[in-house]
Amino acid sequence: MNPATQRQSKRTAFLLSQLGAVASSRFAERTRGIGLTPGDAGVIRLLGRAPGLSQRSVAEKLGIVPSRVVPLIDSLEGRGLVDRTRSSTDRRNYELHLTDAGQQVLHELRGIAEQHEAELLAPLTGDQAAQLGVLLAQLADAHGLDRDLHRGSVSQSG
Amino acid sequence: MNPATQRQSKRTAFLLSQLGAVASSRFAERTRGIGLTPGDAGVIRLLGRAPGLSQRSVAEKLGIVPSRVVPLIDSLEGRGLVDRTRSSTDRRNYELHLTDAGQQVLHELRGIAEQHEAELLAPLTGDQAAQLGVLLAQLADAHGLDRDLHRGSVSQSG
DNA sequence: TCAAATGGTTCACCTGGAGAATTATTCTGT
DNA sequence: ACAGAATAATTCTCCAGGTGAACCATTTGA
Repeated sequence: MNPATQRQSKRTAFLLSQLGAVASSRFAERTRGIGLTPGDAGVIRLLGRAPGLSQRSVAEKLGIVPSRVVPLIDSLEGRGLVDRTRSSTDRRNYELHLTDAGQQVLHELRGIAEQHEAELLAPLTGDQAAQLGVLLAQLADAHGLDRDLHRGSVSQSG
Repeated sequence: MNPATQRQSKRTAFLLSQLGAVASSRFAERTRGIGLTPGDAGVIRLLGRAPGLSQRSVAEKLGIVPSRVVPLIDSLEGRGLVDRTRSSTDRRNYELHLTDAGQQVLHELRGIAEQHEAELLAPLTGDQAAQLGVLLAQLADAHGLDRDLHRGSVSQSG
């Protein structure tokens, strides 16, 4: 390994940190454009895929603490995006659903995610982007990430 | 582009966000082991490469606000890692240097960064890691990152 | 020499996040 | 059937990291 290669390899982990932060903050910027924090976006995407979850489950799937979920849902409910109804079979917990407005926002969110992806990967050729996708998926898998949304994804954009 | 490929490509940006966060938090864990916050580590690495900087310059290079630098240096100085001396030519600003103890910590930090890199990239073959390095460097470059330590690097581990 | 600019500091403030304690409800073992 | 354990949601207090405005000391420049 020549010096240049070695130096570069020493920085790959930092590049990953920095690019990850850039990706997160740019995504946050976009969601802010439609009035959502990254946390809001995470909840909406989750409820889109798994309607009827309880707040407890949301906390678990998003890797946050239940007490954090309360104000998050409060705010979403207040804006008419999420519906909180007591479960009829277990009156301790809620069943959370997107309202029609929430579905609409989810739709916008999908568009935003696509633009985000396109902008971020624009500097790469199609082949390179595909390569990168494979490598990152491999890393994510090996490091136990990515089945479901999980730990940290709220503050990381999704 | 078949559906599977498309789906994957839609998630590359999120993978990047998530892996970046994992990388940052694992690095933070390691530095915590030697009593440093990520911010501390960023300052020490910076002063190792550019001794004599003023607090203003540190703020600028690290992409943080000057008022944040004050308690950061306070703490480092309090632990005897950084030396704060008034410039003799301009008594408004300080010249910041690592003490001997600070140099020692910088050395430990380098070891930590190597372990971090190794752990993070362990799931990849040497070729793959090299590929990844190239792709990330290309992205970082295109997105205006990485000349010097800059914006966000403090809170991101480097 | 006086006004503007610059470096550092303090302060009040905001956000995201954690954890303990509390209330309401449901489940379980005897 | 019912006391006690477990569970869902909530409230509260607390912390870390980060921002911007105001302020003081010093230097620069018209």
